[in-house]
Amino acid sequence: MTKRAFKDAVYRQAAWIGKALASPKRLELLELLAQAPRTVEVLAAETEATVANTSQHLQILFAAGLLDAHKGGRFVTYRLADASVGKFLLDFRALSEKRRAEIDRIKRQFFAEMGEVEPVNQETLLERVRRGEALVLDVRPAEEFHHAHLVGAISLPLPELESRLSQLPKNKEVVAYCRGPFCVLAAEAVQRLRRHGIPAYRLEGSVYDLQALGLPTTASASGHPPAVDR
Amino acid sequence: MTKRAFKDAVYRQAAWIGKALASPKRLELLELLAQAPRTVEVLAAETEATVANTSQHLQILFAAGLLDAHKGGRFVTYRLADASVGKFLLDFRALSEKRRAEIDRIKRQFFAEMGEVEPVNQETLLERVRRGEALVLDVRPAEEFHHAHLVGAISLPLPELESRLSQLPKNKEVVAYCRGPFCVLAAEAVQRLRRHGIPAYRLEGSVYDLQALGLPTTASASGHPPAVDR
DNA sequence: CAATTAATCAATCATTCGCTTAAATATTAA
DNA sequence: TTAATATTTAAGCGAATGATTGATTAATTG
Repeated sequence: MTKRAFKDAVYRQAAWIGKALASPKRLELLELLAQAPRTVEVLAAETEATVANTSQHLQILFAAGLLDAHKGGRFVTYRLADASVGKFLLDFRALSEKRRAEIDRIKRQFFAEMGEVEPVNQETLLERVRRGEALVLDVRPAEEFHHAHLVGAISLPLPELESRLSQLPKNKEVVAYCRGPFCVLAAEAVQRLRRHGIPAYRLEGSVYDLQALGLPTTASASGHPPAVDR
Repeated sequence: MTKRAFKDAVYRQAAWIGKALASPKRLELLELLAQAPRTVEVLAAETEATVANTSQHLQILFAAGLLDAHKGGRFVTYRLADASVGKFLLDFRALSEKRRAEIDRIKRQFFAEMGEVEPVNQETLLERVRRGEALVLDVRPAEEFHHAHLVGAISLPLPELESRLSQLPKNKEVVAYCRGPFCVLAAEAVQRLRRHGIPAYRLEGSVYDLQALGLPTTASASGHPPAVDR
């Protein structure tokens, strides 16, 4: 093996990971799977793609080594291969947001259109959460909450929001989070809570972002459920 | 903007970074640039590609936001856009090595073919370096050494190795490092040092890997030169 | 066993990619 | 100004990609 053949071989291997990250749909799939394992059907529905297409993308991610697949009955459940993939995805997203300023523009535009009030400074919001001054809502589907969530957060999936409004304590500021800065669930929750006169704010980070910022979670490591949850 | 349009737009942006990482040649260029800025010509020579092809790859990396370009005279010098890109590359390489076992196989085969003795445990090697028990050689080109290097390391570029052998202290173990685990310079240095009867070992990590492991370097942050060097 | 369901596979097609060769641009040196 | 040098641009080509559609496989249910 020549030096050139060695370098070509090694970088060709690494490029498999790059190729896996080179498609918008695949990145969306990865971010969903970072929250909790899912079946092909569910992933296809959530990303608004056909099942066949989603299956193909999942196979590319699997071939790259980023996913594990497990067949149970008629369903194939895909999940991140290990916690290091989840951790890497946080780094990848951070780099994307830092180096592609366009992302910030798109976010601003979208959330402004949603009628979001001047986005509260995330730092001060975090500080209130740390001090327990705000009621923290996890508005993702219950299964994702179960997989990993912020300690002290209440699970209130979006479809149940209105029907469970009365259970919320009065006169307490509410902070909602979902899957991360590219997820719209929390923004929609805030919109609907405000319609009912509740002072609500959106926290941008996912459980794993917040965990990395030092907030206590039920997950011991990014991407995989904690022992206590099993 | 619908929710779908939002997600599509955001992930399309992030996928630019993925696309940049999806080519073996581009990954090789990035790892070279992580050591020091370079011109197109030099990069083409080092990656054994045509200048036109290299220029095209560099433009893709630039468009993705990973590189800065600076024109001085007739030369265009490319460099990593900022230190966060260098840091990310370490994470990307780590994930690649972890999730694509084939890389380890290729490395073992190549270095075995080079006649490398049973690869010394990197941990024990590092410990000897930390304790100052070994003479640490930086066998990269002088310019890269100047850009950032391990504190205490001696610059001994490969082409000068034989001619400067006599300057090495006798009876001291030698440890050589270069650009990282995919770089062959240190392995070749070790090979040649051993031919001259010098007990030499290869350290896998780059300056930035070693910095992340806590070894003192002249670089304050990954990928960009330290203030002290300017 | 037949029908249903989840997922994959196969064929197709327009698009993009990686690379080559050759021409064009821009800057410096003679 | 001409020549030389560094880089980019343009055109072209085979291979790979992303998506669609329809068929196929495998497991479950009636």
